[in-house]
Amino acid sequence: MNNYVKDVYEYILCKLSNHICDSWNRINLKVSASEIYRSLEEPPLEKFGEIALPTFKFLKKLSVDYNVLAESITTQTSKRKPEFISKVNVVRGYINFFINEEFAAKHLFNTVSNMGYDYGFIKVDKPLHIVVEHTSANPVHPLHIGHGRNAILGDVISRILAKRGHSVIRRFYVNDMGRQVAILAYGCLHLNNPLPKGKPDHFYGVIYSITNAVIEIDRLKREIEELKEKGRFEDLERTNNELLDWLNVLAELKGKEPKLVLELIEKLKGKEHESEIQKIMKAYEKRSSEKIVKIIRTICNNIVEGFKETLDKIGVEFDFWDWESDIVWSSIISKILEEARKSPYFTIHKGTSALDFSSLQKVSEVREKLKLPKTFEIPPLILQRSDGTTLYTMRDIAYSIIKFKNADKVINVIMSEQKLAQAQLRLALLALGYKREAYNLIHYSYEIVNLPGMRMSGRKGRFVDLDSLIEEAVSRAYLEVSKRNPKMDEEMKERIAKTVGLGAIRYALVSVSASKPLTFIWDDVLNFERNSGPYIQYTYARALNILRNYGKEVDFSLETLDYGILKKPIIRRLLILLIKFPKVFVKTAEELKPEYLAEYAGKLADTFNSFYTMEPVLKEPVEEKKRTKLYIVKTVEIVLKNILTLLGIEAPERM
RNA sequence: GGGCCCGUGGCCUAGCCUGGAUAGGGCACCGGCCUUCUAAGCCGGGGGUCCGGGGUUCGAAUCCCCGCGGGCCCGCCA
Repeated sequence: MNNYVKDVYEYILCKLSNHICDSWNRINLKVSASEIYRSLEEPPLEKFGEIALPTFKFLKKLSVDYNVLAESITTQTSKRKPEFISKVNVVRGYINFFINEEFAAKHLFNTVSNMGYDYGFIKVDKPLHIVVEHTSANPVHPLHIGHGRNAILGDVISRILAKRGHSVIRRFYVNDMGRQVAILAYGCLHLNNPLPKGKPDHFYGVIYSITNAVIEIDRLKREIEELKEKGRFEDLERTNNELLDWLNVLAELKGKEPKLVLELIEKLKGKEHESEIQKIMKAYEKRSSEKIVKIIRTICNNIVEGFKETLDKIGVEFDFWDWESDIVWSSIISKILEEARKSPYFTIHKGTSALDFSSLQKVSEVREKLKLPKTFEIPPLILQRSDGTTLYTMRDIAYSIIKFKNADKVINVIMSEQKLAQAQLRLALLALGYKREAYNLIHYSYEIVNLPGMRMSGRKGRFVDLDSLIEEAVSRAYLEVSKRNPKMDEEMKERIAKTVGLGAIRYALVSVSASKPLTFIWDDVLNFERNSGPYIQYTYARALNILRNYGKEVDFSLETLDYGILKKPIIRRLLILLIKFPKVFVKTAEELKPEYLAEYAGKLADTFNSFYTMEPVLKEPVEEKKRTKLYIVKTVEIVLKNILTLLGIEAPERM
């Protein structure tokens, strides 16, 4: 067979819809095949078969008795014997269908034999150029698990979209113009711009945290004085608590870096932090001080190198590293400001230029297309400070336009608390006449990662950094590997430990819906048992092991197979799962929900592991049965490998 | 004050958009299975007001309304 169907399950659903449609038409019931197709669902229990048609909505619509509907199908099915259905049963308002195993298996094996490791990767008809911007952490401290969630999500959706046939570009936005970078530079300047020791993001991260804490403490102390003077005691308690929290932060830092903390406290004493920081920011933006430009660029470059090292460890790569400063220093900002002034939505808000969305956001088409909150009033967007320097959103508008240069669609992977800002960005683009950009900018939002009982905070230096997480994951995996394979050589052990540790992290971060807040618990993230990355990897290694021991290539020739054993429940279950993989992939890619893949992989692994204990493959005495089983095993191996590839998890040769 | 997200056995989670049959899993707990392709596994067991209350429906974890609890956002911060 040279012809093959890429999606066997889909093929069966279509054929079945037509069959039902035809059966009903014969007794003059007019329902379209597509309406039937849409009603088909999966029964909750195995004894109900694989495909179910609830008849409830048709009873009313056709004003016909349930028995008439059911009987027409059972009669037609037994008369015409469609090859893809083996059984129909009618239960409590449902018409249930059992897929013919032989039909499914023949098509599946033929498809897999043709597609190999492309099985399941159904391509879109019209591939797009898609930009995925993700991670984009401020270059002031090491990446933590929050960034890890962002990076893994961004990376995985990029991989999925690419396999779906799109061309994907991954970009990292280096936010070097923000206040946080200025604070770090401020600290470094007072330490006489030290050379980084160790990993640069960690080195600078400490300086940043201390400097920031000192500044916050001084600010809060001043605020408390003012509140006391004004007699606003109701605000005093809150501010006091905030101060205490920052004092704790500083104490925590002092525990780790006593010398540095004391030095910075000493050097920053009595300084006007705020105006100094403003000066740094302005100097950097206007490039008025060569020294500042050089220092900030050097610091950020070093930190970005640190990011790259970390991201490289978890297999995350970027095509472009876009520096915010490059955008500001280019002519694009002034061009956009000019466009803004010509825009009908331009306004002067509190003495500076802004965009006013009050009329625009009332257009319901705009609300819908930009996915704005239904009734929320979006405030005017201020474009620049009164001193003429740019604001973040202004730079973000420019960056968005740049990202759209050769792209049909841009996906920003950004945490959910930026939802309003992202909605504002889309509105701004529309207001400036960038309609295509506004309508095709997608905010892929995810919830934050918390520590148990504590909010993770980069600014407060309270976080589990990715490097430690990776190290811990790999060392835990190493213990497991050596326990199980005491005789294995050291190099192999370490390689497997790395594969397993990283697999655990990736799977843990991607298997929970992005919309759910994630509480970071070491033992959960580094779980190596069921429902984990290592579990999927282990299952893969087991399947591969059978194929390795078999010693020959599985050729998928459809002669000399035993289709009878496909009736065994465990094998049947595997077969049905395997034909569903293309559908799962398409759904995952269309909805950008990698957790679907994780869930499917878990189910497939469970089923395969049961099969593994119940149905020995290589010891199967009957050659035809053995071949059939081997085809199933080979297909499982391919599907698991394909899923691991999509999730960016390495598929280990052995474990 | 307004907006967004989340709430499912002790803990974590799927299902919710697109209503359908006995709410799937995992961790932890209890009991079995390694002379047979890797026990990171398999088989079995106990444990549930799907946050609460109304409504729509033949039918609600799912849709609508009103609450409750948790998180986040509403800056000339980023």
